[in-house]
Amino acid sequence: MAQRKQGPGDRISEAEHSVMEALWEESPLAAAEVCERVCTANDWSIATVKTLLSRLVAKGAVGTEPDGRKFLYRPLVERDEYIGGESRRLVDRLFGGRAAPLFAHLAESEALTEDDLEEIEALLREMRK
Amino acid sequence: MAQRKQGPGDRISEAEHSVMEALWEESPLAAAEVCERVCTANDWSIATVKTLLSRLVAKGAVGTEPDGRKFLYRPLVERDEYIGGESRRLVDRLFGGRAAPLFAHLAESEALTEDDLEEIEALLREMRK
DNA sequence: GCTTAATGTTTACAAACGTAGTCGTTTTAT
DNA sequence: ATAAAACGACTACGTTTGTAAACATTAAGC
Repeated sequence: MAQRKQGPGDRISEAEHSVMEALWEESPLAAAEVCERVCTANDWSIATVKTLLSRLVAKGAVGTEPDGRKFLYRPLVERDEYIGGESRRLVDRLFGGRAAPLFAHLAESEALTEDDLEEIEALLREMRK
Repeated sequence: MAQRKQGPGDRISEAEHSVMEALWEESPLAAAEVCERVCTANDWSIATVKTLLSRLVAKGAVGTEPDGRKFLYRPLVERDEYIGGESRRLVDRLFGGRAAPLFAHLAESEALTEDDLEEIEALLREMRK
């Protein structure tokens, strides 16, 4: 019965991602605690959170540790790893793997604030050092 | 009855996106011509392409014009519009709408080539002008 | 002790997706 | 003229996702 290790093939869905964010913010958490942080925002019931947590565990993205008769859930993949993968996927899919066109597009579509620009300039200077 | 106009709710799926890329590259195209450009790369049959085209038409992302007994397909949404939306979605979902953290992340994860850096610097200078 | 509240597990079910086959019709080649 | 090829429409079917209810077990309050 091949215990499912999470490969890159096991994508985290959008709803699941909301749960992950809660766990990245603070963990470990019980299902009810996760619900406290995401249910109202997403208009979900506790049942939904339980399903999402189960699926995340099945995908190997979340681990559990028993705590009395309940479980505490904690992320097994790091947020950085996740957003890195997602970002790369997008850049690959839409911009042929080149980040510059993405940047150009964000710039052009006003998606960059003055703060963003300054921050990016600072990053560039930093990298040039 | 209710002819489905494409709202932002009608997302283009990943497989559908491949078809869109072909049409953005050149259009209008017949189904067979689309297949010529995407079938081998994705290991699809012509039937798959036909389904994807139908769904895209249903979503209002692609329009048709009759050409003899067949149809010619042409994109109704522009590539810029699409990639802009997708980019914004990602930035919103993963970086709270701020582009700088995305940039930082790409930089940190080696996803930026020297060419990218130079191009981005050039863009910044351009914007500063 | 017995009822109730909390929890994980199982089951449900519609919509979206990936992938493709079948059917009916029309065009084209022989 | 007839058979084969091409084409869109319809149907199919397993998987993933979103969303949740039902169920079984157990802890806790009365």
